[in-house]
Amino acid sequence: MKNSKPKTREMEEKWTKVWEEKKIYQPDLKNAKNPFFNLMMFPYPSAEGLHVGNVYAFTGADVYGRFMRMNGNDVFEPIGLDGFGIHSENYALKIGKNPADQAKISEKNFYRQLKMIGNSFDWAHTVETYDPEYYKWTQWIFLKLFKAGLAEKRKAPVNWCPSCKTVLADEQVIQKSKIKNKIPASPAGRSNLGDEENEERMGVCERCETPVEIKDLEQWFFKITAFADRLLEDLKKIDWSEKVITAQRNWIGRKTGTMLSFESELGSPIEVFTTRPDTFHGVTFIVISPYHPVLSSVKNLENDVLEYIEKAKSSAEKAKDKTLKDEKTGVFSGYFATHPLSGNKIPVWIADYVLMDYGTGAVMGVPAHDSRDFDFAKKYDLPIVSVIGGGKEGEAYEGSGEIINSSEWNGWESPQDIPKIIDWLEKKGIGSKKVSYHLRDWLISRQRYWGAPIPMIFCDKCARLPSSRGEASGGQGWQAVPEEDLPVILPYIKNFKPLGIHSRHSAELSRSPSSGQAGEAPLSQDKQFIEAKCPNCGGVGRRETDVCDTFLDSSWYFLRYPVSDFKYIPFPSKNWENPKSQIPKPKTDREIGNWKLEIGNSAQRAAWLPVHMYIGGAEHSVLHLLYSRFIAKALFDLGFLAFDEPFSKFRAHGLLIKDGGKMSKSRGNVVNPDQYIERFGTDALRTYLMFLGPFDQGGDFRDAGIEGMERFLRRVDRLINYQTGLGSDKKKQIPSLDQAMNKTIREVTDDLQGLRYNTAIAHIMEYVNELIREKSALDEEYLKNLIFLLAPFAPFYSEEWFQSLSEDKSTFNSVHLHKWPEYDPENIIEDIVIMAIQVNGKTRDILEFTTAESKSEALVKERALASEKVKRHMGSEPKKVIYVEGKIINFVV
RNA sequence: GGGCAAGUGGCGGAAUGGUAUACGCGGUAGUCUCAAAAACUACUGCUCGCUUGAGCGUGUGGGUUCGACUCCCUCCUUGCCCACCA
Repeated sequence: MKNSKPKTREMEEKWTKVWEEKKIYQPDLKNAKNPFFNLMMFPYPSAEGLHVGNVYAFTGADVYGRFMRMNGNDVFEPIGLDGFGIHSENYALKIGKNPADQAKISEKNFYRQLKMIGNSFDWAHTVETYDPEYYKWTQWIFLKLFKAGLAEKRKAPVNWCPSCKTVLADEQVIQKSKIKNKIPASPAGRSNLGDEENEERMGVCERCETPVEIKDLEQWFFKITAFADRLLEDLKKIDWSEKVITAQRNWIGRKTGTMLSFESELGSPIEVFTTRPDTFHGVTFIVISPYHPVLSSVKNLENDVLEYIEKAKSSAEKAKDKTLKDEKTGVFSGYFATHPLSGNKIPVWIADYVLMDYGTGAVMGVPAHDSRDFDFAKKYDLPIVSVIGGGKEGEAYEGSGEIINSSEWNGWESPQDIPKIIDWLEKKGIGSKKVSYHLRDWLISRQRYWGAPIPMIFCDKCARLPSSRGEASGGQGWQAVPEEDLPVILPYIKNFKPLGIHSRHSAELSRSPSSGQAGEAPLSQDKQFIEAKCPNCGGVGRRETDVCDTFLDSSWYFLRYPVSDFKYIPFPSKNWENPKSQIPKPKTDREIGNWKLEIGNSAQRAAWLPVHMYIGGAEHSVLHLLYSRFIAKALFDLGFLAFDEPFSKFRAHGLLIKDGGKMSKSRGNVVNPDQYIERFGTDALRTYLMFLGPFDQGGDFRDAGIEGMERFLRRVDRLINYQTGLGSDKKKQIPSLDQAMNKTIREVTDDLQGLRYNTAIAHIMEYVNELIREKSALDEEYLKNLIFLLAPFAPFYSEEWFQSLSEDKSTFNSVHLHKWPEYDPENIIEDIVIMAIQVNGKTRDILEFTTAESKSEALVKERALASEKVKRHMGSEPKKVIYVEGKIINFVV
């Protein structure tokens, strides 16, 4: 047999070219009748090229898109690159190239690979987040949010990565377990106690795994918390994978609790938030965070207290200090608070297990009913008062029970009576109901180079003007760049390395609204960039040098796809070294307004949004998907979008692993799709990826498996070639194949709707086996429908086969624009029914009946009881007979 | 510690109250061939048995049911996400 591999690639290239010429994957965005926006998460272009995990995700999304297209939809399936951001920048740093130069190389390589994977991408509508024509709108969104009061710069304790030299959003800090002195687990697994004791957790940077530090820095925030309730509530109106909905709900973390106030010697009352007001009488101490604001106003703290606060504020130090581990540490402040109910003096402690950015930064210590407070009380010998009955000695009891030791509340039940207790507290004016969230504001500024510059100008003169919004500092110092000046071009600079933290006092460029520490972005070295006229007073201003978080880039890219043909700088002519000379400024406000007009108000364009189907990884459950929802809601409120949920339907795919383990560079088991495409062909790779497991659960990539798939496609190829060689006069219909065909169409159609690709392929294989079993010439319909069912998975082969069966070779009609096959329900009904004969629920025989026979219980019973195999197990007459038509008959003896 | 998945042959996995192991991989034997590859055919959960056949079998232990991989409860294990969230 001839070597068919190069031929496969040849065929793939041939059809790629034809499809491109005939524009079969380019819907008419203005006049489409049934718009269907089939979106997949665009990749960040890493230098290594496309990962087979990307191919897995994209193929799964494309199969759905192709299925929808064949079902009469005008499917729009765009792709682009999420090229801005730390990931690309770090790689550029590593190899000593400017990220802008590297971006051009990666872009070329990625688009080359993305063109090979057989997806029905519309190549006329790509976006790249680092394209000035793209980030112009990223900046525009920033401005719109700023003007709406949804963006502000403020000082806050933030996560600082000393290696990447930038701040990180909370979501970008991952908790890493570090096992030290690891004791190998015994086969029985009894030594897990030992492992736990040696475990240490710390927050590390998601990119470089360096332990993060907490710093007080000036940063830009988006007020996503203002949308917390809507982000939670609107989860009800979208059709998303349940686990992603759950993840978002947990991340928003809405909790109803009680706010309680304790008078204290520290100068001001201490407010605490609790979900357990029923344990109020059990409070024996108060703990506040080292960051608690009350501490800055207290003058005479002892030295050891000040020392503790200092130490606790450096979490990097904690990570280094092995003795600290998970054990709670704290220090007595030297001051007391008063319990509002008993009037008792209770000590105020300072401890780093209390988080400043959740609740109020202070908690009431109830050691009897909270394990953390219990640990703390044990260590520092604080009193423990039990107020809920039912607990055990020696541990905190967090369960339900009768309330005790609580004067008027004695005899009430926890947790049922908590609402009653809240009422009681509210009436007495001691506490109030309060909703608290886990979600925090989105930190969007980064002290890095490779991102969209934040389009703001600081003006010293205007800073002295009173602010209408009443900000604490800065007055009207921050002025928005006028929209007609967008984009604020990211200049090409030689030294783009992160600079880290500097002290404003020593820097010559010091014009910051406040003194003290600040992260310094690489752009601060470019004096030309910084110089700017104040948009408000026309005086000397200074540009913001921080850039946007890359999650802002990706929070709106799907809005850009349908209008990316509005670019006025064609992609190949991009000139990074001197971009300003290439980009004409928009002439009027109307030109900028186009975007708004086209996305928000044009009926034609609006039809493409919100996105009909979005497929991507579950790892973006909280980051990207939550931010995108927030941006959509903000733009909706501002009147720019006609919808406030960006993705009507979202499905998460599973994780692709290799030989039982996660693919990673360190394991050296990352699969490069290029080699597999070269060796087996795109169709074999695609079909295998879709076959190796349930798409929503992922699966295990094995080389042996893809060989089997290549074999399958060759079997089909031989079948079709053999049949076309037979001539048309001998073709015939076979009743059993009619049935198989109709049944297969039904099963595959159902499976594709539910993204059950692995079983869809299994059904196609069964059908193929039946066709091959039949040696005679087959009716063309059997083959054509087989090709249609395979088309979403194996687009190249399918086109080849379909064209070879086509009578009219003069005009090209792509199989991918052909109507999806329909099945005849009448032709699915089997004329032979196989029934299991059971005795006491155990199958003892299997009998065949005609469909008519199987409907008669008496007849089935008679034949079943006549069976020798059944008789052997039936001591006596059956006490009971269960008959399920067409399935089983069960005799109970 | 919390949340969410999941645990089925030698392997990837089917089956969501009614024939457990579809489909594929791997394996064994055979056909073809000088030979190999490819292709094709048959067999392939375990144990006992010459066979007819019998028993066992979906992580563990219980429950519901005529009947449970499937539903309920207990425990164990693995993966993913989150985590000193008061």
